[in-house]
Formats: sequence, C-alpha cells, structure tokens
Amino acid sequence: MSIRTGTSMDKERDQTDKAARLIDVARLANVSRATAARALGGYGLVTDATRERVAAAATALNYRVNELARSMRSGRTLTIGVIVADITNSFFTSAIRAIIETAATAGYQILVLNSDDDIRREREALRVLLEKRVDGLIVVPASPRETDHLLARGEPDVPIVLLDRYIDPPEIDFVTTDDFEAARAAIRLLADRGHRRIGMLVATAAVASHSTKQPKGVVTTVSNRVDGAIAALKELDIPYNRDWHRYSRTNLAIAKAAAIKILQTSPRPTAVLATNEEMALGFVAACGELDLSIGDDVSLISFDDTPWASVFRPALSVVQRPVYALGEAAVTVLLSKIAGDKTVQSIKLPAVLIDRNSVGPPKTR
Amino acid sequence: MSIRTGTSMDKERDQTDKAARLIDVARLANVSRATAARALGGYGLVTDATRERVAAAATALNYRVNELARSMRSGRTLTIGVIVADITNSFFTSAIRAIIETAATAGYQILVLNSDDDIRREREALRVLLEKRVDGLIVVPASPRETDHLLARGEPDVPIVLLDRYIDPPEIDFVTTDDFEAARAAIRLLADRGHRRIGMLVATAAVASHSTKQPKGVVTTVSNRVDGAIAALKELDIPYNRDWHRYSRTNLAIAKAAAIKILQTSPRPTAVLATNEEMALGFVAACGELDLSIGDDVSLISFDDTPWASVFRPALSVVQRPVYALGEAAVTVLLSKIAGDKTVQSIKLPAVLIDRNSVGPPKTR
DNA sequence: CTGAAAGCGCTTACAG
DNA sequence: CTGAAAGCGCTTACAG
Repeated sequence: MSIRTGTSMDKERDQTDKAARLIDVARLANVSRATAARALGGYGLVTDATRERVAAAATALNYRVNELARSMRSGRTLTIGVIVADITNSFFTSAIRAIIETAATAGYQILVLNSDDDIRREREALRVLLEKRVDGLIVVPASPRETDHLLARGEPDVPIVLLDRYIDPPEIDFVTTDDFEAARAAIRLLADRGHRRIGMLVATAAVASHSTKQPKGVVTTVSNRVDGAIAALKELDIPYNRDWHRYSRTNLAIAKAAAIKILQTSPRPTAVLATNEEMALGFVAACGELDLSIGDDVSLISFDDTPWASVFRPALSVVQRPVYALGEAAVTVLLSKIAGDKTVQSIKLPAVLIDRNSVGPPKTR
Repeated sequence: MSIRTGTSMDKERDQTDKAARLIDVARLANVSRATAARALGGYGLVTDATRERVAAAATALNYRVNELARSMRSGRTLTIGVIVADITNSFFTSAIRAIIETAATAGYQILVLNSDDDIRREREALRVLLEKRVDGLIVVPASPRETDHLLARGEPDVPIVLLDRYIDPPEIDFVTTDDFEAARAAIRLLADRGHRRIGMLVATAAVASHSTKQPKGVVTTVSNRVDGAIAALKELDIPYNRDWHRYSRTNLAIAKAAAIKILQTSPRPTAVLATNEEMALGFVAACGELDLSIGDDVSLISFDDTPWASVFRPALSVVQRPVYALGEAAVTVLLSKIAGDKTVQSIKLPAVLIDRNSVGPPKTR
C-alpha cells in the first residue's frame, strides 16, 4: 500500500528525512486524507474514535499542517498585511502591538513591512503583501496624493484600511485621531496660560532637513495639526509668526537644529508645540544647549505620550493619542470589510491633553 | 482552446472578477505556462521577443505571481521568521530593522512575531512560523532551559539562530553581546570614579514584581550581566550588598518601586547599574520622587543607548550594545545555514561604554 | 460518517 | 528556445 517510499526503514526516515504530510498521518491512522483533514481541522463529521486515532497519528509523526497548501486551496491566508512608516517609532510599535493582539483574537496573523515614508518602498511592500495573498491590508500611507497603488490593488479587491493618516479624496476607509482638534486644544492650553508668542516644530518626511515653509506632499496628520494650530491662533487673535514655525525631518539632530533656529529668533516664542517624539526630544536638546529652562524660560507641549515624557524634569505636557484604540479599530473595520461589509467607515478618535509641568506662564523679559 | 470560462466578455471579467493567473498571461502572449513563467521569472532561456510579449501581457492583465503557489512548488518561501520578546522595546525594534534591511538585500522577507517573554506564546509563534514554512528562524528565546520546541523544530531541520540570548547547553547558534564583559566594564567605570557602594537594578520577565534574589529561569543576558558585575566587584574587593540589588519586571512603575527600595536603604548605594531602558527610566523616576540628583547625589549607568539618554539632564552614561550589527550578524549566520553550512557559529560582539554625565564621584555625607 | 477525485497556481524536470 | 505533464500538500464538493 505504502507507495511513497516503500521499504522497511520508513519510521526512521519519517523522523529524519521529510516533514510528515497529511497523507502520512492518514495512512498511519488508516483513513483517507479527507477524513484526516476533517479530524484535524475540527470541521465536518468524524467519529470520536477516528478523531482520536488521527490525532494520535499526527502527534506520532509530529505533523504540522502546511499553511501554504491550505491557503492555496481555501483561498484565505488568515493573514493581514501591515505597512507602517517607521517600525522604530514608538507610536507605530504600540499600534502594531494593538493590531497583533486584536487580530489574534480573530485568528489572524500579522505581516509587518516598513515603508520608511518612501512611496517607492510602500509600493514594493504592497506588491509583496499582495503576492503573499494577505486577506486584508492596514496601511499608514506615505503620501496623501500618490495613491494609485493603494486604490488599484489588483486582486478582486483586497480590503484595505488606512491607519493614522488618510488620502486626499478620502476614497479609502481610515482610522485616525482628530489631529485638527488636538492641535487646536494644545494651542488653546498655551493661550490659556497666557502665551501670545507661539511656535511650532512640525515633523515630516517631506523635507530633507528643515524649513520654514510647508513642503509639498505633507501627510494628513501634519496638515491637520498645522491647520488646527493656525485655526486656534486665528480664533484667539494671536499673530502667526512664520519664523517660529519649522518643518523638520523626523530625526533628532535635525529637529534640534530646527528648534535652535526657532529659539534664536528675537523675540523668541514663549511656547512651542512639537508634533511628535523626535521633535520634543530635539526641542529639549536645543533648550539644553541654549541653557533655557523648559516650563520656565520657554514652554513645550508635544504630541505622543512616550514612556520618558512623564519621567523628564519637568514632566512633559502632551497630546496623548489613543494609539491602542486606533490599532484595535483599524483591525475591527478591516475584519468587517473582509467579511464583506461594503459600507465605508472612517473613524476619528479624540486625543486627550495631559497637562504636566512643561507649560508654565510666559516669561516676559 | 480557452476552456476556463469561454465567452466573449473575458477581458472585462479579467479586470473585475478574478486576479489574473499565469495561464491568463500565457494565453494572451500565446505561449505555454512554462514559457511565461521563464520569461517572468528571468530564468531559463527565452527569446527577447517572447519575453517582451509576456511582459506586456502581464502588465495588461495586472498579473501578480501567487507566492503561495510558487513557494509550494519551489519548496522555498524566501521568508525568515523572527520571534522577539517585545516588539515595543526599542532595542528589539532596532534589531528588527537591521534584520529587515539585511535580509532584503538577499531577497528575503521577514515575518515578526512577539512572545512577550512567555514560553507558551513562543511555542505558539514557532508553530505558526513553521506552518507558514519559513526558510529560517531568528529567535530571542524566552527561556534558557525550556527549549525543546526550539531544538525539535520538526521539519527536516529548519535553520535557526538565536539573537541576544542563548540557551543553556548552547546547542543552537547564537549572536549576542558580551554582556559579562559589558557589565564588568560598567562596574569598573563606577569603581574608577571612586564608588564602593554599588547597586544594580536588573530587568527580568521571570519575576512578577520585584525581588532581592535572583529568580529561576532568568535569561542569559541577565545572568551574564549579573555575573559580570559580581565578578568585577570581587576583583575590586568591593563588598556585595544584597539590599542594593533588585530584580524587577520590565515595567516602568515596578522598576521605579524597586529603585526606591534600593535608594531607601541606609546607607544607600552611591551608584547603580541599570540593565535596560525601563530600569534606567524607573531609576530616574525614583530619584525624582526622592529628590535625589543624578550624577551628584547618586550615579547611574545603564544598558542601551536610547534616543532620550543623551538628551536627559544629566545625559546618561550607558553601555551601548551594537544592536544593528547584532541583527545583521544574525541574518548573515542564518543565511549561511540556509545555504547548507553546518558549522556552528556563535558570535559575541563587544559593547561600548559611553560615558556622559550621570556618573560623578560618590557623595559622602 | 467516510472516501475518491478534482483542483488551487505555480515550477520543475523531461522532451523535442 | 518552447511545450506537455507531473506534482507541491492541502480542502472542497460530490458520492455513497
């Protein structure tokens, strides 16, 4: 019967040679492949006796299903592809953790790729994920405009949800923070405390170093935060001073240089809003170098509540984005789309202001 | 000829219905599947004319190879599975980045899973990766002893390399830092600066909260660092004081509590070695709470050069592990094993001491 | 409740 | 240089 290899040392070979296949398990349990599959997969009808025999055979042979074959036949991989801008950024790693945990409860695995905020790498990552036949995609898009590859995913429509940022004609579902409101609230906090000279340190991958004017192709989180801040300034009749606003590449050294530029204007701003962890760090470093005391000589509020933000002296006042909820929501929306839901769901979650000690009253010299 | 579907609206269907397959491309280009595959894959012999015709057909149909099928047939997935303790930890994310970049140059993709330093989740992650038929594995093992699943990977021996930590009888290749020497050097730096009352804040997942005695099942990086530190103390004839040494779960609040315990002994240590980012942060938080000035009232040196370490005031003196080189080396070793190399290669890279401003002379009251 | 057969989409020998 | 055929390891209808 055993056509596969034939001779007497089958047992030994099974252990040392090749991974056991379903047919090996089936033979050992004296059933057909179909029955073995049903027993192992826990679907269809099988007698308890058969199920046990098959289970025992599988254990004996150290059988492990070949997911490649299973997926090919079933047409599903139970895998979600994720493309983030920067796997090294704590905001994204926290989001990834939320995605992994949420997806796991539904039996889905996660395949994470990095785009480095580079549209070419994003295209490449998308291609790879599609070739691996992921069942759905969660993408932090590198650009709000260059989106053809996201829109034309080829396949009979692999479901996709954008995370954190969205695209310009909002043709794809997204899950994000209300960045406009968050920035607006941050500015209002500064104003409430008496600040009238307010600057901004804005992180973006769209610029090589740092610059005073907004580069092209800036991502929605960036434009929304800037717009929200400017709207607040207008509402409050606070003048907008170009020299106090800088767009900086997301990089500590560059952020520091940009912050120094801002702080060397005269008069300098009495308070600054930083749009992410690197900008906050760069600002702190600049203050160290210029011997300015934060919360006293100059105030700081920044996006994202990193672990060190509360440990710093002074503890940093921050805009805390609901990162876990964001990742969770992205998966939930995606799973509903995978299940066939056609309605577009775009979710904007509110951020919360955590006021610690880096925002004091303005120091008037 | 066209058995698949038959009728006249084939073109339309190809665009809206199903993803194009190799056979669709082949038909459109008027060649066999074998030829189409060769043209697309860039292997075997094909005329330029044929190659171009096939390429045009592929583009026209928006063809994307099915990696599942390709892998099943070829027996390779060009994917490396990675299991890390904590995807949220900056040391591991930097290592992952190095792994991704190094692997990419050889055409390999990375599939990252998280174990949370939990042996059960590690087993589960391993199973998933093996079922997905990864070509190799890079694992940060959660335990030096519970290693049966790592040793018996089933498959005809899927290559594996351990990263950062290794297992007790060192039966599996590993790439790690020389933690013993690094800790020893850190202690010597403290001693050189005059410290004789030296404590240690040790991160470990093997304890629920914090404790004064070393828990069972501690990972090699932990035991090596502790051993290195103790060896240095012995060499220098510095007394070892149990109350100044704490094992803490890797968690900011717990680390802070543990640090407070250490700092409330009397006399308290004049310097402390922290074994990772969380411990350093916890120690800083504790000093803030107890109103102790770092580098003055008490000195600190810690493992891992995080972005904020140099921005803090005082800037933290740290043991900088060669994280990028570690990830790179892990991939290099793994690829050589995938290529069939049977020699065991265990690599220990040296760390470097970066002395900034958190280590001052001991303050004698 | 169980089995025989077909087929998922490729690539790999083998012929020509 | 190109093609016909087999087969990777499963699961899915379809019979019985």
